[in-house]
Amino acid sequence: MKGKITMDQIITRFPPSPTGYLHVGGARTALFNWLYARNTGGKFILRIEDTDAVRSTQESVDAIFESLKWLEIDWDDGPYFQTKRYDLYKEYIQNLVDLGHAYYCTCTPEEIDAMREKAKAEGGKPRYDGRCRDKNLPPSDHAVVRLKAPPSGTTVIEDVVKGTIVFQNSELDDYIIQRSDGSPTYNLAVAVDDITMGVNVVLRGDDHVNNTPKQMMIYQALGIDLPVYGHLPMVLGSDKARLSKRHGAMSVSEFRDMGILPDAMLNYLVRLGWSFGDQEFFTRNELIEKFNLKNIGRSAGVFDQNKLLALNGEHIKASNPRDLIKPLRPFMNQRGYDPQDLDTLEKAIGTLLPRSKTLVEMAEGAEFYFTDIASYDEKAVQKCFQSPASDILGRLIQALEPLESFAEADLEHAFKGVMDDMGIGFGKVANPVRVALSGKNVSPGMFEMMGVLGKALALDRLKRAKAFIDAGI
RNA sequence: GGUCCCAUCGUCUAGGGGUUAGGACGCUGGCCUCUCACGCCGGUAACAUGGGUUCAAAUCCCAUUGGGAUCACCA
Repeated sequence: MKGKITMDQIITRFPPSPTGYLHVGGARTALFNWLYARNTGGKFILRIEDTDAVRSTQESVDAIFESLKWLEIDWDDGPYFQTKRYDLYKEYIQNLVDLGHAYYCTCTPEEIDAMREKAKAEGGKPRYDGRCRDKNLPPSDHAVVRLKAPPSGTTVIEDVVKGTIVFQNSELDDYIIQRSDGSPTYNLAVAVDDITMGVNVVLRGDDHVNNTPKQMMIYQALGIDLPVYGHLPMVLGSDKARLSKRHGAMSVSEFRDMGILPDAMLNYLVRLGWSFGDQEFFTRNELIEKFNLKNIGRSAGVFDQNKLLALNGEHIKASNPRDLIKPLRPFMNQRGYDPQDLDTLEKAIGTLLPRSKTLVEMAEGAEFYFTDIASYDEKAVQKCFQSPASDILGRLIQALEPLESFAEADLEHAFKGVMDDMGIGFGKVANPVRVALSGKNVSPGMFEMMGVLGKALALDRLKRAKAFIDAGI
């Protein structure tokens, strides 16, 4: 433990178990805890729950760190690893035994199974019957340690999101806190960690509701104040079933690879289960400022990728082009180009801001600015390189050639001249030019594009297009 | 099955005794327009059901139904 715990400081934590990548549900849990800590000026702890030796992997640990870093969810303390804290757990377990709140149990798994079968057959609940509870057994090789659960009464969670939840203690049995190999079980480790780390607000998925009374019993046995609990509703797939692979993308890294902005991801995730009136769009700072526990919803939500994409488009639109250069870079590289002229790149991004829902789309849309046009889109050729196109391009080249500036007003003047000479509208001129410059019939605005390309490149492409058309005739 | 949780448009949600039940995504009609977008204006679509309480219920209570979670020497 570092530092002293001040009771008025909120301390939250995110405790993933490293048995896979970070999925969106986990990311949302992390986000809520992080936001609450940031909102209150509290502390956010990262703890890796790696006590499952079989399923925990270093790759998963790395993947979780990487995803959190990408989301820019930073932690003030940790990462702690439970496997490095076994001495501490042992100490607490011993203490519970000494206090008479836990005991050694030598029942074999077979005996336990028989117990459960018998209980079931009699219509009762499959649970441990407490036969070692009062035997006062000493530690031995294959003994486990069980917590003495109160046999009657109730355990009540005052849940900040769900309200009061009451459990009958008669439903709970003396659960194992130390395995026969001496390792601590999940509920023990969590309680000890939360206690020793000073965690006073626990926000977690509501799949943990049934664990909560078990952990509360440890606090109560030790006479320690309970943290505030809040159980977040689950994130579901489109069929309202728990999110899984068949629902498509669900890991945070997949969304990164789709060209989602971290801030958009956060914005989407937080709105899935939290609201602030009618507001849909939030910057990261707004989220920190406005987040609260009060507005967390109680019902599970379906993950809607469409809405994420729409929100991502809004975040892109609201971005400063300069800030997009870095995140966009890998997507451009993936397409095989790597612009070095940052001013031009910034301008190019500016033209694509309102027409990109993802960075993938943006990298695709920006490609023609920085790479030669290998071939013209076939449909665009058929539609826009017909009859007067060559003539139009020829006249425009002549009008453009003497220009010193490619400012919008000058370009407009040049276009106007061609339109007047030929007695045609802007559209007639613009369409062949668009294909000549971008290779496609979908592009940013004419003058925007020419401004980014610059005179030399633009003229070169117009000439090449004219030659292409003339050769085809 | 036991226990626990949940229930407003297809989806995310606002509203929480008296509202034309609001917004967003999606879908859709139109406007703008050099293409595609963006933007703007409009449309579509919801209080799960049944009982109470009340002058009045989407809102409070109960039940039903439906969905989800969990019942390990996993976390």
